[in-house]
Amino acid sequence: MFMKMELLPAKTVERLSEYRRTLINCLKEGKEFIYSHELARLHHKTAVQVRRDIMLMGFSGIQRKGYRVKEMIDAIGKILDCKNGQNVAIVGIGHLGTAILQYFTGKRPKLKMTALFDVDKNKTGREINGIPCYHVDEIPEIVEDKNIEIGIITVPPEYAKETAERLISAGISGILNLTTIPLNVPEDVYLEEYDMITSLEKVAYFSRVLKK
Amino acid sequence: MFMKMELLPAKTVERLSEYRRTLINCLKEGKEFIYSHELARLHHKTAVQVRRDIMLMGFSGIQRKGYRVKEMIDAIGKILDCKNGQNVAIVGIGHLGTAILQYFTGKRPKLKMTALFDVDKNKTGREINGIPCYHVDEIPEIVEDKNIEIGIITVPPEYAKETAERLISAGISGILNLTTIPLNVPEDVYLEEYDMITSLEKVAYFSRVLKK
DNA sequence: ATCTTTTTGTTTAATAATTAACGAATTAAT
DNA sequence: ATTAATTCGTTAATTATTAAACAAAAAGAT
Repeated sequence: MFMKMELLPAKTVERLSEYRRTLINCLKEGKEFIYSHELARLHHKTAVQVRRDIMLMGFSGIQRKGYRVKEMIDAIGKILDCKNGQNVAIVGIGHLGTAILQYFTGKRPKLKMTALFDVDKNKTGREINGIPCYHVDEIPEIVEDKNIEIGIITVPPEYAKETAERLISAGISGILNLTTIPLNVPEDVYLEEYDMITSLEKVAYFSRVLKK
Repeated sequence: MFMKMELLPAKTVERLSEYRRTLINCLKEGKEFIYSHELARLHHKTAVQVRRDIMLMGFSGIQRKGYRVKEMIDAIGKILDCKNGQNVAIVGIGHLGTAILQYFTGKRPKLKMTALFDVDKNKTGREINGIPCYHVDEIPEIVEDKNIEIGIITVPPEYAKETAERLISAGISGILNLTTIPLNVPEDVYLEEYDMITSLEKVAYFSRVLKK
């Protein structure tokens, strides 16, 4: 048996994730089929792009009827989700870390929030939102023992670098860096960075410059 | 006198914002000059791209010496910052809103955090981190009176749509939407959306698929 | 002084991403 | 039945973004 498993473009992966969330909402509302142009409209995209993304992941719709919502959710799951799940940890349980934690609970069963890390004695040694919180010094053991693959860094900027180093030497394979400090990681670690200040400055720039 | 003021590519604007943050750190460390390849390295970019971005904003370095850090910070400021500043509001002072608020204080003088909005009576009617917090029902008056141009939406997803509508009808010109719900805005409002779950799913996908 | 090295600034080429174009299929209407 | 209208799937064209290439300038070495 032959399994096609090419690498999808990063942009397509992002959009599939976004589509899925919308599709889950559609399903809740009892919608059985959805057209490419409907999905496009909901995401400020073109219908062609939606169809192309769907094509790239190897899924098919029905001419004149659109895509079966339930099946498409499963198809996206086949792409984005790891069969046996992937374990996730958050380092830095301040407001941002807590926001993600809350955001997260119960949403993505294949991404298992497995451990939290902080330095604050009031947070460590207990569960927060049902997830055990450890001291950052325990990163090596816990990451290895619990087979944590993905780390989210939400520590204060001055600790970003050493946090990344700890996660990396503990054997993490992906990092989402939400601090303002760009990180360096070895080739075999996938790094995604996002900075809200940059987004905000972009909004400031374009909202100012684009208006006539 | 002739002022060149073309629209920069979105990607360049993002990078300029990122460069500036790094440059500010360099300045603090007493660094007077920086080479394009140094800046590139710090941001996982190529030196060519850095030079190109700098060129696009009309700034120049010194051959063999690099770019004068202080001047470049100012040059980026001329592009990204509005001379008289732009007023910003956050709607939804939960963990995410609070994280942004903290993140923000004292960092960008040209983006003035002017008002916060929430529905919780414990938060409204007082200052949080030195910024007055109002009930969301007051959005129309406050946005207009205080000339707020940019709104950050960090409310629970089910309120995202109506929050956006309120901000828009109050005359906002840019929105940063950090909820999971994609929004629709009229043409004259600039919209930027970011979803952490999508970032995380991207990390999950690529960290899994790229490893050999 | 001349040569070598380094680094900027800019043009040209390559790559990636998006959009357009259009055939094939399906449904509904006449 | 035939026709008209949609909508998918895919290839081709376009546009945007990134990288390569290289001349010019400056500094340092010989």
